[in-house]
Amino acid sequence: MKKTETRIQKKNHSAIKAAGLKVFAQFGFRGSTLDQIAAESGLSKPNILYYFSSKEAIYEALLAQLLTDWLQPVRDIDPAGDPVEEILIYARHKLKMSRLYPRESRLYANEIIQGAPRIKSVLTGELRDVVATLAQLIKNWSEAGLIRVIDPYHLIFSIWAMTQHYADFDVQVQAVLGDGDHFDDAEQYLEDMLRRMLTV
Amino acid sequence: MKKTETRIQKKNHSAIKAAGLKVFAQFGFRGSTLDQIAAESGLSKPNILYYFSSKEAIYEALLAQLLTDWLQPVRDIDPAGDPVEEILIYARHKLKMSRLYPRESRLYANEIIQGAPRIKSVLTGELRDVVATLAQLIKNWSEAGLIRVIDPYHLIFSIWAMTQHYADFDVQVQAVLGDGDHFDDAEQYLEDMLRRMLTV
DNA sequence: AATTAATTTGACCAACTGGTAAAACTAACG
DNA sequence: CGTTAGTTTTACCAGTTGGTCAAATTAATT
Repeated sequence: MKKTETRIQKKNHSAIKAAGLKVFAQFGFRGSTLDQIAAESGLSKPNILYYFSSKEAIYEALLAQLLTDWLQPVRDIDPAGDPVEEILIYARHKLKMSRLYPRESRLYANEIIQGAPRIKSVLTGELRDVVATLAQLIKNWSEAGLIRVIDPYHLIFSIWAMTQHYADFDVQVQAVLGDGDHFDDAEQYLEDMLRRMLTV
Repeated sequence: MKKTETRIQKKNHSAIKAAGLKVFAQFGFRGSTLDQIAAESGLSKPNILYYFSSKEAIYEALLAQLLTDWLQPVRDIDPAGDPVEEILIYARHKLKMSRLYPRESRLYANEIIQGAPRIKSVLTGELRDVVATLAQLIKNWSEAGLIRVIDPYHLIFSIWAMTQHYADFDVQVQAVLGDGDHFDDAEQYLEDMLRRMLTV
C-alpha cells in the first residue's frame, strides 16, 4: 500500500513524529503548537503540513503506534508458562518501556488524563478485551492453585500504576531520590511486591 | 492581612478557582484558556482578571493549596503509632482524596508530567524533606523489627502511584471495569498489598 | 440621598494559532 | 539534458489568545 515512500518522506515522517512526541508528551494536544513541532523537527510549518494533513494527524499517528506497542506484550503472556514468571516478565517489560520510552508514557498519560477523547473507543474495545482475557487467565491460575487468590484487575492496575509512575512522575522521583537512574531499585521492589502478592 | 475580603470577593475568588481547577485539570496550563475558565465560572474574562492578575496566578493559587493539602497527611503520621496501621491510615487517606478530589490529582499530574516548571523548588525542598523524614521513620520501624525490611522510598512511591492512578486514569479504569465506583475494591486490594509488604 | 469604593462590562489590541495557496526549488528518471 | 514528480519556501489569512483600559454599573458607608 505505502510501498511508495521516498527516502525523504521516510526521514521527514519520522523527524516530525519524533518532534511531535517530544512536544505532545510535555504539553498535551491542546497545549502543543505546530510551531513548536516545526522548531523541534527543523522543518518549516507548511512543510510539516505537507507530510501530515493536520496537527491532529501527527498526534493520532503517535497514539496509534503507542497502543499497538503497549497491547502486544499483554497478548504475549503465555498461559502455559509459569504464572509468577509470566507476570514478572510482563511487569519487567512494562518497567523497561518506562525507562526507555518515558515520553511515550507521558503522551499516553496526557491523553488519558484529558479524558481520552481520541482513543476512548480503543479503551472500551481492544484494551478492555485484552485485559479481560488476561484477567480470566489470572483467575484460572488462581483457581488451579498456581498463584494466590487475588483480584486480577487491580493487580493489573497496580502494575500499570507503578511502572508508569517512574516515567510520568520522573521529575518527582528525581526530586525525592536525587538525580540518577532508579529503575534498578524500582525493579527489585516491584519484583518483591509481585512475588509476595502472587505466591501462595 | 487579607481580612478585608468582601463577600463578593470571597464568592468570585472561589468560583474562579473552582472553574480553573476544572479546566486546568483537564487541559494543563498551556492547553487551558481564560475564555474556558470564564465560561465555566460564569464571569467575563476581564472580570476574572480583576480578581486574579493573570492566568498563571489562578493556576499557582490552585497548586499552592494542593501542595499544602497533600503534604499535611504525611506529616500527620504518628511515629508512636502502630507502624502498619499508620501507613494504612495514610494510604487510605490518599485513596480517599483520589475519590473525592480527582481533579486536584489530575491537576497535579499534569504539572508533574510537564516537568513541574512552577513547583520544582517545592519538590526538591519541602516535599523532599517531608518524604525523607517519613523514609527515615519507616527505616527505624524496620530496624526495630516492627515491620519487614523494605525500601521506604519505593514503598511510598507505590502508594502514591496506586492511589493516584484511580483518579488520573479514571477513564481507563472505567473502560476496563465498566462504569461505577471501584474505590472500595481498590482499597481492599491496596490494604491487602500493604499488609503483605509490611508484615514480617 | 449623596458620596465613595468596589465591581462589571464593552471595545480593543498585539501576538500567536492552525492552516492555505502558489510560486520556487530540488531530486529522479528516461 | 530535459521533463516530471516530489519538496520547500514565502506570503498570507481568519480565528483565538492573554491582557488592557476607560466607562458604566452596583454595593457600601456616611
